Amino acid sequence: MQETIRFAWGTSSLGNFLAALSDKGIVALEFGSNRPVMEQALRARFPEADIVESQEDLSTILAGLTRAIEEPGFDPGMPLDLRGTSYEIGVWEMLREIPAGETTNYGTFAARLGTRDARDVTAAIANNSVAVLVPCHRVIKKDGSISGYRWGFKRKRELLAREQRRGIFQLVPPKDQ
DNA sequence: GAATTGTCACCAG
DNA sequence: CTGGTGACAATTC
Repeated sequence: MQETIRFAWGTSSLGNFLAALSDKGIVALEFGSNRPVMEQALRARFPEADIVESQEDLSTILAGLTRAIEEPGFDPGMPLDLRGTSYEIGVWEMLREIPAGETTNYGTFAARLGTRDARDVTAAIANNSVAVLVPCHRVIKKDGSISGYRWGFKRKRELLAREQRRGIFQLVPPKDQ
């Protein structure tokens, strides 16, 4: 059966983003500026689906998402439609339990999941296509340094800085690179 | 800091 | 089943 994916473009202080929703929930929230490329990627990801742009219909959703980006910790209360292997989904669900302003490292995360290796966690997280709402940016390396980020580690650093700015006073300033 | 190596579950083919 | 693969971690110049 043919499913429909609606998408729209949004802007935030972190850059432009693409939001995509199935009829079940959000399937993607990706940063990027090259719209044709991103749209194509979306179509490639859902080759069977009917991909339609509905900028107007999604305006409310866009507003909620934008706020979630600008105000870390704000939960727009939108359903997510996570697509991935069972392992990935498990990781993503756990990510969503990390409170704003806190960080974990891949190793601890792996331990909580069982005996799995830290690198499996990274693999799963890296496959997450819903930025911010699945706070993949709250996972950093064990030594405290910020590791890679799917949408550029500048964004990751900015997101972390904001979250920590709101609640936690002392904080190790991120190293400049 | 930067470069090097160990290591291992996951998943596509 | 097998092999390639890391958004790591620990160790070493």
